[in-house]
Amino acid sequence: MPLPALERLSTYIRCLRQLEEEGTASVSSQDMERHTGVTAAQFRKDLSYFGEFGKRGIGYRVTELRERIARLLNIDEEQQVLLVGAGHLGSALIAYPGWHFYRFRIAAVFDKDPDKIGAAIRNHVVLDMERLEEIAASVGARIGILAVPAWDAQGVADRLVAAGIVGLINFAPTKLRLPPQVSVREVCFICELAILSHLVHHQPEKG
Amino acid sequence: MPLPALERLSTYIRCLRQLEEEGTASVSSQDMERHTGVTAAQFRKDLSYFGEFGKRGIGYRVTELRERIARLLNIDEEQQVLLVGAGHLGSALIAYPGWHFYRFRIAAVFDKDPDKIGAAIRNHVVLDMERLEEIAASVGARIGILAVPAWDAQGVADRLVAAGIVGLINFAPTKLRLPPQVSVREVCFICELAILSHLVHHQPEKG
DNA sequence: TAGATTGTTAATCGATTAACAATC
DNA sequence: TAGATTGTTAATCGATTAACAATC
Repeated sequence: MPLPALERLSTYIRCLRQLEEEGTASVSSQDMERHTGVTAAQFRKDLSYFGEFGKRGIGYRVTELRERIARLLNIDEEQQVLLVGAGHLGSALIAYPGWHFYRFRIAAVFDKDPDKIGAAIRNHVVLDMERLEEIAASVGARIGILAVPAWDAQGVADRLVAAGIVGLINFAPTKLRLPPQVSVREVCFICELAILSHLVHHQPEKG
Repeated sequence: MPLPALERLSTYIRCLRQLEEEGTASVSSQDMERHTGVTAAQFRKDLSYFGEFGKRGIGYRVTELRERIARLLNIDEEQQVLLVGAGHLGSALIAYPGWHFYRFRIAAVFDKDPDKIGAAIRNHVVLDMERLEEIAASVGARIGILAVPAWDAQGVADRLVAAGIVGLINFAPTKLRLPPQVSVREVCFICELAILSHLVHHQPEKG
């Protein structure tokens, strides 16, 4: 299964959720193309890597498809996530409204700054980094989020992996060196801005 | 030029900056492979879409390469950016430490919430959305950042485009419908988490 | 049945990798 | 000159698109 196909599943699920809210019961791949911008053929091909989801001549049941894609992504049951870093980014992540829909739950928030430890951010009390291993073990989290400065990222990542984390979202602008069985997804906002900068600068009209 | 090649330029520039700080004057494509994980052949091929950057038998001058890539990305001169949305995410973006290195500058921050308008976030005073067109025109910004809720995103995007914005970073979980000459880059943190969830769930060991 | 739409196969397209001539 | 390393060409690989048989 191609990684781009997996990456598009999130797009589909977001769209299906919206259709559900609007009360739409059924969609065709053509409809999905209109809603997501992904071509009908691409949509059907993407799904085909995972099984059969529709009925020929009819289309797809919105709710069923949403549920089955959720199961594929393993977001059909609540999943514990560790968040390291309680700075501005960490705080914004805690306030993010989408956790619930995707069935993720912040199991614990860590920081090493004594000024932050013990403070409450929304419904989370910031814990001392020292307790990372202990808490990771007790909640059995497999996914962690790195919202720490670049110079701290590798050290924290190593500790998370040692504590049983096998998937990491890395917001720090640094390349992590981790065992190959650990999956890492980089989120680099400023990189996106730089790419955009090139694209708008080299646009046909207006130079 | 393939889009993936462009996307990797940010990785290279980040690496080159680090090498510069360490005082390294020269790198080979092999060195870059070690530092970034992108293969030497890929690195050379990526650069080849834009010109010649090194010396055969020698390698690349770190500073020169960094500067030339910065010019390719159009981040060699200060660039004004409009930020719409002064919530948690907007605040975290304002606090982001990487703006300066990439020569981006937040020209103005907007929100429509009367409780936020007039408040200071770091060195920015939040402006009324009503003034968006006026300010956009006066600073001549071409890039905007959408840090507003999904239900507001399309409307704000339309206004930004009407005000001369041709590149958008969209943090809202919604597909924007915009004229084709407008470049949009989606940043979807929770999508990354969902992808990661699938990857760790379907890993060889531990299931 | 006729019309619609899927799932899948084959064709196309594009990106990556490998190899090597150019050259420092 | 010999060794190193680029820039580029050709070969491979993988993803997307198009077409269509299956089937609701």
